[in-house]
Amino acid sequence: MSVTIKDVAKAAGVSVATVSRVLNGNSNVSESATELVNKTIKELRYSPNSLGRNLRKRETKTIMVIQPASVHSLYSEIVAGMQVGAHALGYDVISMTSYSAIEIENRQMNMLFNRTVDGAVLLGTQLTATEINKLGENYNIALCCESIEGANVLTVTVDDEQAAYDAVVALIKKGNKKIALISTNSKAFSSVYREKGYRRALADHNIEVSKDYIYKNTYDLENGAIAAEEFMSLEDKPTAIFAVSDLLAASAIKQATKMGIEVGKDLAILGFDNIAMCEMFIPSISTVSQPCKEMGIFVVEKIINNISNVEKDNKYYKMPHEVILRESTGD
Amino acid sequence: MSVTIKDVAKAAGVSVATVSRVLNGNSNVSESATELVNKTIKELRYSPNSLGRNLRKRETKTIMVIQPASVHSLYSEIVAGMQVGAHALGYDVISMTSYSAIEIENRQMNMLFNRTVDGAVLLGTQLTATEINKLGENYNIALCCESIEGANVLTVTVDDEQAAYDAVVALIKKGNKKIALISTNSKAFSSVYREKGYRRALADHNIEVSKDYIYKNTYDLENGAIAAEEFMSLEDKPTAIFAVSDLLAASAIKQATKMGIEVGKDLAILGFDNIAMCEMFIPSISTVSQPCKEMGIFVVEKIINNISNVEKDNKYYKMPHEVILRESTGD
DNA sequence: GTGAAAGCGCTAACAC
DNA sequence: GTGTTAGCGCTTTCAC
Repeated sequence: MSVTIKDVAKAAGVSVATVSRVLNGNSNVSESATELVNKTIKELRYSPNSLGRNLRKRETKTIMVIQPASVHSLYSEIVAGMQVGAHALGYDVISMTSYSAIEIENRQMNMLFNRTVDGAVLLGTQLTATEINKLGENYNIALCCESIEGANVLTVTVDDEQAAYDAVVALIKKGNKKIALISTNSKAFSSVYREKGYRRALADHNIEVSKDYIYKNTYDLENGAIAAEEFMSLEDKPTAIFAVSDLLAASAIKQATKMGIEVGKDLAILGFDNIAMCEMFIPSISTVSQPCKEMGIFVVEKIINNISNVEKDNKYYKMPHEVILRESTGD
Repeated sequence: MSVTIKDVAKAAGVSVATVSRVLNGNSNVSESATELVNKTIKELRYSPNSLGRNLRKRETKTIMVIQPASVHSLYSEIVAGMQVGAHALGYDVISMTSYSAIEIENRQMNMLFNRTVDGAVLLGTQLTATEINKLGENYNIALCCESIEGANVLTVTVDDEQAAYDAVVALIKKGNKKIALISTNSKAFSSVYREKGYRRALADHNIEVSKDYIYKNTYDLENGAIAAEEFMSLEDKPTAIFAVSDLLAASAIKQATKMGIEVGKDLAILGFDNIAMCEMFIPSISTVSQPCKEMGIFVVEKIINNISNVEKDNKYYKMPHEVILRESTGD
């Protein structure tokens, strides 16, 4: 049913080796043979079976990326960057969503183990540092966006602590002294570091951290609203809120608006990630942007390098962030 | 370097056939042998090479899905549904984004031709009906979300015409008679059908279609704002706007708000797709929802059926839609 | 119940 | 410049 290299060879009256050679733009094949083979390939609508080829070459030229979520996230931009970087180097990118479920992630990681792909980039993972490190010994993996403490594999993120610091300083510079934080209890280090940055910014400006001004729960949307409600019900209301994600910020904005508070005037809210929605939202959301596309290109170039080289680059790279001020902080 | 079935066989003192048999939970293998092999597999941390297996079995148990976009879309929900349906049937789903670029889509379709995947689900494609039909002869493909006129392959969408009709009728029932339309010039049939539904709804209620009330351009965000600006600058302003996508609706809402118009009160706006942002937006956006998850599950079950059966089901299935009224229509 | 061996489609020595 | 052939890792028929 499916046409193979043998069929092409027979039809063209040459050996499979010759067909393979023209297929791979290889070495010396006479012009006439090349032409003939190409013509036959077209006629027979032949497409080389990549299973055979990959099996033989022991490589697939494919990188897998596992994202924990696919809605309202910055991941798609990173994947877009990865695709650009990968294509430029002759690689393909296939992406999958784990929904932060360990059993799904394991199933997907299996594509790495069974040699369906040459490498995996994890944009957030349920795996522990120990597991990651063990995998790193045998496979090419990289972390992007979300680091793991103790993981000794190629990692690319922004400097979350510094980025949060810069964001909070921006709020302080606008005259805010009462700045609340919406964070998470997640083990994800990005949120841990963002909280650290928040605390350092306050400390550096001699502002005491108030327990009332810190709300921590999950990344779930509603927590932004709950936090905003709590903050704005306080006797001593904050004048600004820093949320460790844009989604939490949006939810907080929505709740504050519902309570009759004019966000951007009575209350400044600043998020993190610069997801696509930020610009569109009413009011548009101030935030910290990560260079997603660049991160994607960078991590894929690095991992492809690791795939082809014996010595692995397991460094931790930090990419530059940017604080973007929009309507939600009155800009 | 990589451990193979041979290594396992040797270590366990059995033949590769036996290892293969326990691997596949196959036929008759003695309990003792099974145990021994499993133990060895664990010890050697063996993972079967899927290239070898797939080559031999001539199947990959993998479905590819190509989405035109990955940001702010309903596609991720469909892919999520596909994954659920696929996993239940022992298949994996890999997804890729074409960014509506034909050369990227072609590159991605190549994974179908070179047998990296067993089938492809296209959520919007740049291919023509002729091309689709030709492909359909040799490969398992399905269209989901976006139909193509004249395409004779498995297709799953909502009834766009009827859905738009229902949406516009909902606006009419709320007392609106001056209803504008934001649509696109795209060849995508969903938007063509949605416009048809709009026209039929007006006609059925003896409302004349006004040329001034129709704005058509691309799906690009800014067109929602441009349309809203034009509409609301008219002498005879519409009281409602139906947009063929939520993104256009959101952009229109943003512009109207900027013009001092209270959306939901002075002006009703209704979108299409029920993307995740709708609920979060201020005001929350009324829309037409597609049963994304169900569509994903359904299409993947159908295409897997096509893969395993000789006779292909190339029918066009229409899934039920739902009009969801929220704040942007004053609900 | 188990093993030997052919072969999936391809590439890359090796020989000429 | 071209062909022959081994073999990538696996499954499966066919013997036994």
